[in-house]
Amino acid sequence: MSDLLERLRGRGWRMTAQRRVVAEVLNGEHVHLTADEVHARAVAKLPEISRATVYNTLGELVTLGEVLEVSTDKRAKRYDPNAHRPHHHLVCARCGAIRDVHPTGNPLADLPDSERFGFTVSDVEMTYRGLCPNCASA
Amino acid sequence: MSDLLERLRGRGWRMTAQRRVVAEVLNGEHVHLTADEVHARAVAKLPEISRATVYNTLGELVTLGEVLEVSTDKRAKRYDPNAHRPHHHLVCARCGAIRDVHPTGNPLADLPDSERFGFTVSDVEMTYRGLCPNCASA
DNA sequence: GCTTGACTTAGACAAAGTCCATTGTAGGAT
DNA sequence: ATCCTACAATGGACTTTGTCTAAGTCAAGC
Ligand SMILES: [Mn+2]
Ligand SMILES: [Mn+2]
Ligand SMILES: [Zn+2]
Ligand SMILES: [Zn+2]
Repeated sequence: MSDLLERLRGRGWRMTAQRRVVAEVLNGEHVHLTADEVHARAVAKLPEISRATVYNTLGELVTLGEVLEVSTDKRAKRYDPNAHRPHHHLVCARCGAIRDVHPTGNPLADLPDSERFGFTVSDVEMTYRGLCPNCASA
Repeated sequence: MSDLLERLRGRGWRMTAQRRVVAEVLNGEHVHLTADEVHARAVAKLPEISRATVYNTLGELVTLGEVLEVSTDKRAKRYDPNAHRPHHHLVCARCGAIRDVHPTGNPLADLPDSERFGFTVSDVEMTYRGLCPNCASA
């Protein structure tokens, strides 16, 4: 996504082949890859790219707010390039498929003061779970 | 919690010292311990208990539905004995403190059909984030 | 084209969790 | 009370996920 690359250059990033490849891999809708998956796909395009660089680049992208870290399952973190439109996730309990969803309503308003324990609440993250069409029919 | 031990015995569990200790450790309100924390506290009561046994027992308790697995941070899973009253979590972004919360409203109803992608949606998990009173004042 | 500091690399290290062969024991049978 | 045995516990090897570092490389400004 040259959009992203443009923004990164604007932030003073050196444009290396490795960073370009990671940005390319993280492109599309409903993309939620683990670091290892990103690495595997990056290696397909640039065989000598190292695991450390993938982790570094992902970490930098997260710090810059260009990519989100998502932990829908309890295994590896997943990296989500859809950072500019707030959304939640719908996860298949069997196969792990993940879709971006946009529920209506304001869940922050649904947490009464008596349930806030004096916290300053700023954000809520929702994970819907169920079965995808494939897994439901099997 | 002899309640829990009673139920486990009813399910045909052998009552070993190790299982008793793990059940004891997982007792109280707003308890969300990692496996290692459970192990550390178990060792204090029964020095020879092994890590593998703690993991095994926690896994069995989760399978039986007596304990919930929670992943509020992106590190280790946490084990939650409050499995019999549905609830969500409020997490301090700085210190990691976790409270059980009970939002009003029905988040499942807030996911329109057009946002379900053909999934059979059965459950939703909400994680509120913010700062606890301590961390907010610091 | 140099230069230089930012970037990449391989591999060591660490944390969280799983697996397995062996040893131990809870609890029913005698 | 003792025996038996299927179930449970153990320690350690192994895997997965992620971090760190020292040494080498190269993007980009001059
Ligand atoms: Mn997403
Ligand atoms: Mn809880
Ligand atoms: Zn599925
Ligand atoms: Zn705090």
